[in-house]
Amino acid sequence: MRVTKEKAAANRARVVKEAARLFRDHGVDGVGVADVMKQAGLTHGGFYNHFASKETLAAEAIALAFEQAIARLEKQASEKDAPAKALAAYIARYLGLENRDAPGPTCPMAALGTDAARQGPHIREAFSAGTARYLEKFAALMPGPSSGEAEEPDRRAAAIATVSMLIGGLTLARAITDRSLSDEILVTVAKTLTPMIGEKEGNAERQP
Amino acid sequence: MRVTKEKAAANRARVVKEAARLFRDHGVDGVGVADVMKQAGLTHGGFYNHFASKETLAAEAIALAFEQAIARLEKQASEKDAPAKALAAYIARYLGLENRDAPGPTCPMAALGTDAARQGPHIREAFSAGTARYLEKFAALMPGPSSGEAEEPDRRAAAIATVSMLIGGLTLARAITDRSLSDEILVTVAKTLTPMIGEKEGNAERQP
DNA sequence: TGTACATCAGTGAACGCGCGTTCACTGATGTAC
DNA sequence: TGTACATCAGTGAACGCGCGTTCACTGATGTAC
Repeated sequence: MRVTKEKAAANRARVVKEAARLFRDHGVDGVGVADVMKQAGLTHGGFYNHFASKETLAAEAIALAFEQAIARLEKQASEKDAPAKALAAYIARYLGLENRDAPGPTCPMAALGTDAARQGPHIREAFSAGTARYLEKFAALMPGPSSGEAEEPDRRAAAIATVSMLIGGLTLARAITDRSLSDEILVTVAKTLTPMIGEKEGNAERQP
Repeated sequence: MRVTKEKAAANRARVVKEAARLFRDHGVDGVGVADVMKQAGLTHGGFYNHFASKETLAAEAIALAFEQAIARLEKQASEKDAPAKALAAYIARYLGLENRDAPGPTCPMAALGTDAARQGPHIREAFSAGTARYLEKFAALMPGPSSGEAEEPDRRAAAIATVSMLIGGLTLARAITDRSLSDEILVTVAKTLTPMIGEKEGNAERQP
């Protein structure tokens, strides 16, 4: 059953895409090669025509997941006029119930964070590179001090802090069975983050 | 080879303790029943004399890990005079290199966060209950507004935000292979958190 | 352009290994008298 | 207190299953003429 070159390439791409979703949903170790192939409408035997190993697939899938996440950031930035609004919309979605309850299409850092640290080198490299790119993009959207052009390092620090809180909050909210505590975490993190990404003047408007 | 009741109980406790460490180091799925038993100086065959399944052991181990984490919080609180100093010391250690490089004895939320969401009900319950207790303890150490006695909900919100950022930052720092980025994340999160846990007045001293 | 043959994407069975769990057995402990 | 026996923590082999990987095979595609 040989298949058109284009068809084969499309099949391969579909495998990576399904893997990116499945791995985020169930973890890399929670999904078998056969599962991925089946989800892509193929049988598992042909897997090694396309990939050297499960790990190299996972590395590609993770890279794709980061691309998707970065694309989502960019999309928000292009839709809203002010960067602060773009980030606020992004964060609201990031910490939304839909996102919490279906990790598949969401942030790879929150979905695979603690696994990634224990996987093989290819996976870790993909995760690292993706995280670095994501943080850069996030920092670029971060509003600097009112002056407009603004200090680079401040934006970067704020991006790292914000992203860390997002990841930690979403991870906790997903792990917890107590629904009301889970909701509380999402809401609280969102509320804490809003002033942090506002067009910040020299002050932080804490008082009434 | 029957063994003294006390000896048997001690063996069991040792198994849970080693499991708590190993699971945090390598993930629940990354450690076998035989590994745990071996680490406790036993052979795997006797495992089911003590536990109904691997999952029930994992649930106990996670509960123990949370107890340890909460005990660490309390220890810091009792050593330092001011709660702000206690938290600062705790956070510095939490985000320290030693903590990053050896997850075994550290925070179960950062070590098992994304796994926990995919495990069985016993594990998830243990994780949930532990998180709830940890957050409460953390909130109790959180300095309220200057007035002294202070609003409960504010402390709790601050605790949730702080813990989220700690978990997210440590998770990222561990997953990343680029050492300098990893270090940067730890330092940046620590630096961002310091003012948040300071004895906060109505303002946030952002300006020089 | 048409034909003959080599290529190779995809199939499904099979292999080998690891791991959770079970089981028959051992022999020291705990208990009944 | 001493003795006989039942209990049961611990041992190591074995089972069964899942999963990553391999392999012989198929038949449509791509290519050489």
